[in-house]
Amino acid sequence: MPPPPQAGLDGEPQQTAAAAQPHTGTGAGSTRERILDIALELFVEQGYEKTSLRDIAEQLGTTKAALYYHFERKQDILLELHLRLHALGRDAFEELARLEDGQRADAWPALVDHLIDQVVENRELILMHQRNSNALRELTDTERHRAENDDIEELFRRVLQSPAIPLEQRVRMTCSLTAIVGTLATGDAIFGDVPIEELAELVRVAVRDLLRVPEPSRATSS
Amino acid sequence: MPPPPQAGLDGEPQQTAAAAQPHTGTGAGSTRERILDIALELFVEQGYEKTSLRDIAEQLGTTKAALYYHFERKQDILLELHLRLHALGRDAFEELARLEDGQRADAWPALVDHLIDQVVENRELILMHQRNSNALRELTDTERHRAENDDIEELFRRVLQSPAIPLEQRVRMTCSLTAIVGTLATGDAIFGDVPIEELAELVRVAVRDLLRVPEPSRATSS
DNA sequence: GTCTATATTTCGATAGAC
DNA sequence: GTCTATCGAAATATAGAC
Repeated sequence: MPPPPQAGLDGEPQQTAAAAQPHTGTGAGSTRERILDIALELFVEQGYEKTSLRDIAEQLGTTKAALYYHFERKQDILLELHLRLHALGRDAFEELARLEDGQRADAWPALVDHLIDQVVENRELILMHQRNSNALRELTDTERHRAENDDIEELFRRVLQSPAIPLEQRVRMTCSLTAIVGTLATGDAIFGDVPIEELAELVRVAVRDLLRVPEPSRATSS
Repeated sequence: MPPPPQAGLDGEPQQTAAAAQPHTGTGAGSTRERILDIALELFVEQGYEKTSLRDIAEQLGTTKAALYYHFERKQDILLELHLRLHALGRDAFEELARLEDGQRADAWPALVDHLIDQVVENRELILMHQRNSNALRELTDTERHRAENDDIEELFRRVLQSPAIPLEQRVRMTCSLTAIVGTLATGDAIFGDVPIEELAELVRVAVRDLLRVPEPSRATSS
């Protein structure tokens, strides 16, 4: 039974396409990148599920259907943002591998320093990650291809589970990571008036105590 | 134009109601409480948005419509779970108020001890909170009535913003909170084989270093 | 208190013109 | 590459019998 071919309304109002701005063809600020930037912002503000493709298209100044030229599915947008996060951790990858291999826990502080910088520079991406952990999880369920030995979280987990490192130290490492991410990424609500660099430095010093890193003028009494 | 009153299918298959178990009438294990317990579990596993009322009803052994006798809207289930979390923090409320009032940062370690216990005892509730922060946020937007001066998070924020406490100390406090919640609530994936009490004790000791709490056998060299 | 059946809405995704 | 128009599949919520 075909539905009434009545034109005009669908319950889903199509935009009048009034705010279409011109844009460069293909480059760093390509439409694809703009979609990702807008999606990142909306996913942080409203969450992945509550952000409809219509929301994204509206801010972009186009229509829902146009998005499907750039991304096959909505999930692919989220996947692409997830890959941005992975790209970030690539640098830390070698250090992590060294840790996993040589088991030298003294390399950890350097890694922490690096991590703090990256969290500061990519707060929005981190926020997106922790506010949409559920949506991201079912992403890796679908696309297990890339996200198995590839996932940064999985990599961290493997290091933090390494039996060669004493449990106490591993707990301190985990506390460091959660403190860094939690304080620097979500910190805006609390330390909004403090420059982020100052905040990062304070976290750096605090975490040093957490990891029991001996400072120059401090005796290492067991 | 009325739709065809065709019976049978709606695209939404109704359950055959085969697994209806008997239950006590009204008490601690009432239907309402069972709904909340099931919802808590599902919200942690799948997230709030991905958990349909049909999912909850299925596990309960009833139908979707039955849930509406106990809760007017889906959001009310989430709200009730949020209130459970608030009830937890009520105990810590007085200590927090003392901190806010007297500004004595030395009361903080005791509060941390209390917090660790509560996080351990209510991991699932904490997990639900941090995995559904988006859904919870739009909850407080709607029901601003209860959740203004009432919110635990807001209370913590106020303390952590208190200008009477040095910035460095406030950062260390924030790191402590995020480390405790992050490590103990999410820790299952990493420290699944370690007894939670042992883990809690290790976190307790580590956080003590983070807060620079002088231990008995340790000199306080600035 | 729980059921069946249906209303209502919104969303992701597609088809085909331009 | 973007548009209009529409499909089909969910989901929330309601109505009314039992």
